[in-house]
Amino acid sequence: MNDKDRRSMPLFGIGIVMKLTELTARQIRYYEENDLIHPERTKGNQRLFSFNDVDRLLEIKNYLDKGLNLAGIKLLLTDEDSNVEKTEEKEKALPKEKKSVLTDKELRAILRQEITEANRFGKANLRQGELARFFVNR
DNA sequence: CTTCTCACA
DNA sequence: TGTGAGGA
Repeated sequence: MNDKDRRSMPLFGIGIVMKLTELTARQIRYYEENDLIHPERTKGNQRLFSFNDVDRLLEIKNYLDKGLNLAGIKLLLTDEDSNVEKTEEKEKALPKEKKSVLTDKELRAILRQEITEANRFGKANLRQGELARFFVNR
């Protein structure tokens, strides 16, 4: 068994995750509803989170502090999932003319950069959902 | 006692 | 997001 398997192994209940992430059960469940995390379930329907899930929750909390809404965070976090490859393949399949100027991967990289920058000047410059809207309406 | 879903004076 | 109900 490798590290990758360990990180995705369902190990902790919501109680432990709450302490680890400093988030309320309500928030954690709400983020799951919005597909930002996908914890496994026990036979009794109890959530079981992996190290990856905890890491993601921590990232979500950071982005939230930086003024992003769930929609925006979802777009940024979509990376680590198997979506990148899909997007890149789809991008390659397109004829040059119809290719978007930037791939989703590149766009996300730019957004991260902007967020980091905005963070240096203070999140006041970043209004709620601004980045998400930019992303969606591109 | 903890977690789950659903709903909202 | 919080909170309470009602069940597991």
